[in-house]
Amino acid sequence: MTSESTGPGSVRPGGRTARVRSAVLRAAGDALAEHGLAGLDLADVARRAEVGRTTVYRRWGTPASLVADLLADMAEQSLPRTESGSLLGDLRANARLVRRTLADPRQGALFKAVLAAATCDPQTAAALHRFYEVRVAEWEPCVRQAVERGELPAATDTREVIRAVSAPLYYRLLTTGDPLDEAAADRAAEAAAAAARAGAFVPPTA
Amino acid sequence: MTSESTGPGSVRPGGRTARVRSAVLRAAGDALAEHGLAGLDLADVARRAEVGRTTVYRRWGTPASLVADLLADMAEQSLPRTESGSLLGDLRANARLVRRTLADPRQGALFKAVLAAATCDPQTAAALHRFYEVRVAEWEPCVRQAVERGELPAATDTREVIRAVSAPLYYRLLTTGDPLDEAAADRAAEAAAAAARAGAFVPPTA
DNA sequence: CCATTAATGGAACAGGAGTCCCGTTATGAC
DNA sequence: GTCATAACGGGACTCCTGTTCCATTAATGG
Repeated sequence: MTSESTGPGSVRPGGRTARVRSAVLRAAGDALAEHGLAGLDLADVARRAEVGRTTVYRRWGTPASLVADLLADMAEQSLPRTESGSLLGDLRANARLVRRTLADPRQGALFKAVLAAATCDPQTAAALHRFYEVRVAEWEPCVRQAVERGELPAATDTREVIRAVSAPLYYRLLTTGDPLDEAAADRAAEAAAAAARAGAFVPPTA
Repeated sequence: MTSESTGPGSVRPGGRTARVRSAVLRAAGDALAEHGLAGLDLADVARRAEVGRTTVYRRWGTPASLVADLLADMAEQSLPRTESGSLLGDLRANARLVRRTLADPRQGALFKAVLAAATCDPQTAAALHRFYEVRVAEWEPCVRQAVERGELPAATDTREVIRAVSAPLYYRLLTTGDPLDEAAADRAAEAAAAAARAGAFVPPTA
């Protein structure tokens, strides 16, 4: 154990290896969206990806590890952020983007499955946390601008405002059967903006 | 198929059968809290409950079905609701109760596992929805009273206000590694109250 | 282009999850 | 108390998940 053991795919990451990873991640996403986490069978993923079972077991080993890699891949694909000039406009754009994603049959199911996977394994949870840190950091500037414009209290926890927009949408996705319509997204944005203006996201003086 | 097939436990639900169900549900809760959904092995549950494997497979069949039954059981155990006289006070009490539950190592892990299970199976999801319907209905009156007192707009969607309190806590539980402290609970209550006062939960005139 | 060897994929193997069969236990009706 | 049978529990069996071994393929360095 003089040198850390480098897993398969790290020494020759080009060509075939990259192709295999791509195919497997795509297949894993499909499988998760279709059958959920419980139905995530590595043998099935290998079949879908037209890759040897052995390869999948060797490189990822467990469903949790595969999902963690999938999350790392998802974190890299960032969506463009629009700017509307007003806090409510920006938050609404964010809320609608999140809603569209969660309401989409494939993406919504995928996110549910990924959240489920994160509850089962610490490493997957860490990957999920990174994913949302990236997403929140992308949108946080629009709240910061609102603070600079004087729309919000100076000490506002800007990241928490962004999270407050997503929270009701995710909560609805998981705990009710109600559809995620655009009205829900707009309500989430309005509620977050109103709460922020009222100073609900100003930490109690440290 | 003249009469609907009644599953085991429905004809003689007393004595031993009830004891078995109780022991199995307790064991399932323990297993879920310890290993999460992925580690929920019916054979292991049977061992913990000191019950025959066959019995567990026959009566519940799948992990999802077992979790659904566990949820039905959890929905029956209701927690007492306190009344403080003000909207913010009531919402804060609710937020702190939810926080305590989710921050508790066993209960928190159990809720995460149950949410994960609901993403895998429609029946489990339905049981989860019922569970939260019951919980929301229990607390909704305190918002209704605030409306009657004139603290909130008349057309406020009272149930949505209660959900707005829980949402950020669940969102944090799942998507960040941050601890669920009391400050987070109070902030959730304040944000929901502020948003409600601002009319964010008044449906756009139908 | 050639050589080295990382990475893949098929096949055989092992272990465990889930099912079936049937004898045993104890519930509920009388 | 007694009876009929619902429900339980042990053990054998099957199938499938995950592992190991080794031959084949193709990425990288020269």
